[in-house]
Amino acid sequence: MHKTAYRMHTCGELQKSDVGKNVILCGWVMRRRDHGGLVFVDLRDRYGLTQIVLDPSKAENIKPEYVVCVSGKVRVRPSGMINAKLATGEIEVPADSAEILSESKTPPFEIDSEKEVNEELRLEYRYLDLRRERMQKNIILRHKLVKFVRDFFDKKDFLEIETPVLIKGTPEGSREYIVPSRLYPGKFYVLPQSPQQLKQLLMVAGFDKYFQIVKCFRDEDQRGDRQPEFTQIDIEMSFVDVADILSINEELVLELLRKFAIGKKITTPVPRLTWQEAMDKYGSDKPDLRIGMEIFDITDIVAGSSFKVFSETKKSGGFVRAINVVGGSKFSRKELDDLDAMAKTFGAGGLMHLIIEKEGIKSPVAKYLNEKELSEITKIAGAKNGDCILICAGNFKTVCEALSNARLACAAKLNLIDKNTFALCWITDFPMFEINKETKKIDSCHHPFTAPLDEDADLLKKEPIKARAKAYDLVINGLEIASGSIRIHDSKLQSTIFDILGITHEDAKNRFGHLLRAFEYGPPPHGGIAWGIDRFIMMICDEPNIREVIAFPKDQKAKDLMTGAPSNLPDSQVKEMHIMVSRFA
RNA sequence: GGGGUCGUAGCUUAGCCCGGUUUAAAGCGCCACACUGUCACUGUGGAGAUCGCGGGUCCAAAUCCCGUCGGCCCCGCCA
Repeated sequence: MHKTAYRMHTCGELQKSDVGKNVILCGWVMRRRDHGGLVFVDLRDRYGLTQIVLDPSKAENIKPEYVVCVSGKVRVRPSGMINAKLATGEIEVPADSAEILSESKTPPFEIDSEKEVNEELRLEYRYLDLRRERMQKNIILRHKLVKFVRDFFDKKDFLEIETPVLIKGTPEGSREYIVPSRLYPGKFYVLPQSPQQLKQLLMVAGFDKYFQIVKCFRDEDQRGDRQPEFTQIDIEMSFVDVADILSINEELVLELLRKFAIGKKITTPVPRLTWQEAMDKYGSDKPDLRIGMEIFDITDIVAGSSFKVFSETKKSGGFVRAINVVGGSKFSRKELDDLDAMAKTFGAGGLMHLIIEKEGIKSPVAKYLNEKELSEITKIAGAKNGDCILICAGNFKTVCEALSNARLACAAKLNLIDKNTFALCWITDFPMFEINKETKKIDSCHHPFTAPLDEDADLLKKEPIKARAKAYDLVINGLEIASGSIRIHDSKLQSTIFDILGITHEDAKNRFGHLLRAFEYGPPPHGGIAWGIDRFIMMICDEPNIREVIAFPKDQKAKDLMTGAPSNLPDSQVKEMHIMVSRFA
């Protein structure tokens, strides 16, 4: 006989208006409250909880996490028994029948608990972890958010186009996951770090507005906000310049935040800082604008100081910069030492402090600075009693890194970060190039197809290192959320860039031949951007890492604790791929 | 590749500094019994841990030392 195990309602929907209906509910047993003469069971599915009332004879074997199908007639709870905490708290279902569809072992951790569980265990039993409220909420929000993004672009005439996952390796930037070819001995596909070149080819093809919710892969070490596979909202548009890309993405991010980050403050309008401004003011290209505490420059003020550390800095082309920590005078000696030590890890000589007190300025370096210098510094700092000025001297990069991190550390110590605010900004005009620390050669900051600012075209020949790019990042609360650029569509300009990067004609042909050839056939001006959607969702869910918003994430060593990947394969299978594996005992 | 941190019943932790009243403790969960209105039900009873693993010091090690494995965080790396 066919069982009537088909549910008619979810566990989250029954209301007072459903009283009297015969219903069938299916779900997992969340809790069992056994009173001897009657038994309450909270039945759970992803929609919610419904209280089932059972005669003891029907509840005998029903235990937590069993899958049960219950039929009965919805009734109002007796007066005084309404549970206001439950969406279905006004009603209950007395069970005419309760069929166990599936039994369950006692789970390794409690599903019904907010309490933190060892993450290793959670990942090993991810399917159970995903039953818990926290993960259900995050995964459901993720779906809704991605759906919203698709609808947003669909309304604006964008096409979502799938690009291949097995592609040609073009060694550049991050390490690629490689896939050996069975049909072509010794050859490999790689998994995309991003569909960068493919989406540019889609522009050549005339699909002038493209987006894709797409998996990307990077074989690099993990972080709390980095997984080996992650998802991007990939966007590319033709006949656009920087402003067009920023404006449509700004519209999207604001709509998303308003819809999904309910009750949070959003700082609008969204400021646009050039890279230079961001570095000067915050020492970082991803500043957290929930914090003030801007950096100021005192290089010239102390250029003539008797304090050599300061005066020599100017001579050697460096900078002396500082932040004013409001209320920083309460820092202990140890806290100041820690800040100093941290600055040293970024290559700074140290972090000097001036503590502003009623009686005057207390500082180990005060005696080296004359009154005029001190008063000018406190004036430019806007420092008052109880503040602490932190000063760093060194080259541009060192000073920026040291002060940027000091700024964040001080804000955290003094609890200055408003958790209920989303502070957005665009960072634009990134440098085109940087000097590679190891090879000392010129590298692209973004990628070699990034267009320079129109006004910097001349610099490419004279001083390429000073050229700025049509590249931009969307930053929220100090996290890089999206990054993109306008691309080069002019082959002469592209050759110039390759020359600067030391990429020979031959090299370029080998690696990017497909793109360069395509660009011989009428490439439109185009540009785009890619969002790290995991990070964005993590921020909206107020989670500390992206694993909390990914159904089946890898651990920090890129292992899948649930399935055991990566794993050995049978020798025969490996052999077929024409690769040799060294297996040292 | 480097630095930090954590590892004690099924889970979450205490104990570790300062070795010995520890038969390794508690809450949750689990098992059994009782209970007709609970909703984190309650009450009574019970089972459950060679303290990540290996070695060392000591009369004595969860506790001190060395090594090792694993998780997490950070640096490097991530065009």
